[in-house]
Amino acid sequence: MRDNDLSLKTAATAGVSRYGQIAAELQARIVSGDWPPGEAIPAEGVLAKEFGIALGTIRQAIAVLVQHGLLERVQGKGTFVRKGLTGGSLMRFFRFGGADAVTAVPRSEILSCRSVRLDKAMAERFELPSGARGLAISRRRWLEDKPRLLESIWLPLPRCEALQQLPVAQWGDLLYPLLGSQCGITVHRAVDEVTFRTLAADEASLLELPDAHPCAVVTRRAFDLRGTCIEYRLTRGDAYAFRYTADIR
Amino acid sequence: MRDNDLSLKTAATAGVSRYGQIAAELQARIVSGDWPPGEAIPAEGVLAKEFGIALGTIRQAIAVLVQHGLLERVQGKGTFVRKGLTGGSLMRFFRFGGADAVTAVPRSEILSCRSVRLDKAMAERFELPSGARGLAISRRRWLEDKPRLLESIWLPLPRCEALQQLPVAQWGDLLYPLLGSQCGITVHRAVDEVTFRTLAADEASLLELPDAHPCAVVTRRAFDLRGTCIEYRLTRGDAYAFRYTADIR
DNA sequence: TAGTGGTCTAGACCACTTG
DNA sequence: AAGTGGTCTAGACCACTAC
Repeated sequence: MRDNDLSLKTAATAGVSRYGQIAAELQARIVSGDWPPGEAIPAEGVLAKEFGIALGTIRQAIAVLVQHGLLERVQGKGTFVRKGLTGGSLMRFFRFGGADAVTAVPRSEILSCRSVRLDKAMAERFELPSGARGLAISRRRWLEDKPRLLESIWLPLPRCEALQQLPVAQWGDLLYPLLGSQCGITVHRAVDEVTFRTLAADEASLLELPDAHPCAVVTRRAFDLRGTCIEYRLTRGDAYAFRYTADIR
Repeated sequence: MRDNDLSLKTAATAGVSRYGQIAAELQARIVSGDWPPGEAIPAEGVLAKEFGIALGTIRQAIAVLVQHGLLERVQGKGTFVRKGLTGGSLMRFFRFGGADAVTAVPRSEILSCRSVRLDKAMAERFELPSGARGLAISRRRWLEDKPRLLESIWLPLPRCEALQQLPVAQWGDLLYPLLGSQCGITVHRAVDEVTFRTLAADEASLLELPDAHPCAVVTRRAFDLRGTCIEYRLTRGDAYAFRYTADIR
């Protein structure tokens, strides 16, 4: 009942079901920032009353967003908007040194950071008009005093302007928290693609590896809460340190 | 009500909740073969009556097993026990030739198949006593008249005896359907681990690649419905044909 | 038309967390 | 003790699939 105004093409689970519509409405509030990451959303009973539906239905709507990784439920405490990815998750692909190295955050050394004109494919990825500008960042990452990874990062430029103002010395080692604090962007999902090739001469010297050494290449596209691509990243590392586990079904 | 005898340590979601217990009971029936793969299980209403619970509760129990990949629901038709993996899923890691090659099943050439004494680690994997025997299979897989993959496969031996009787000419190209029809084993889950190294001389010649060519190694452990490991497989292929996509959150 | 799963209601009580 | 999510009930009606 109650003709709640649910005008949404948020591309959530919006079937025609009531809980699907409400899930989309909740998602809209999260994306808009009404309910910021880390905060609790109103209790089930409150929401049920607001939407004029039964408890079971609002629970179903919430379950959808939990499934999508947007919400997190904690018994006795409440339902919380999930914080974005920390970015350290890239280390899942590599095993350098000892077991402690798995959780360690590699030190970041910014090699360069400049505004560039994006090529056609990159602009399309970022849903920007052809010829738009972006931020091109080159970064080297260290673990235990050894250079381990080489990263080329592209960011869409109107959105990430704030980064240009901030001295690279204040960037810290992780990009995603920076995107959150400086640009108000929450990285909610990332798609990684792994391939294999050999290192070019300049890459090899930066990683202190022999020329033409085999390397694993991880191509990452990261997305914000709305599902818009907000990062394109190319990471290169020693192929012999690569190790990845996939669970099928 | 109804002290249904739910004696189960099936390690399902068995919390103490009613639906958790029932989920475990349903799982037991699937594992035991009461409800074979591909078949429909009784309707919600029937099960609800049998267990003496409400419809919503049996639905919750079924949802658990759907989540675990054991059941599949189809509106208007029923709830079905999922068939096992087809095995072709290994090709997800490689892209040989054209786009059609993604779905194609590579031809299998059995290089050798013999009974061996399993080493300690392998016996433990299969939950067999130390010194137990197993089947060691060496296989080469072809795509479009080119050798593409090299596989070393170990199977636990009392369980897979039937394979020894069957002439390799009748094996066909896929192992998992064979395990199903010959040994009554359903492969329900697999864990793959990827690393990189270079090819040994004998491997390189079998794959018609230069000696010491870079290769991707996929180590697979496959599990049956009970969660017991029933295959250990080592697959080697050209590293330059490797490509894998991971979706984070 | 009959049977299936999908959605939804309006309650109840329990388990956990916090002040 | 108050507030939260977790479990469970006993119904209702709808949408899809078969025959």
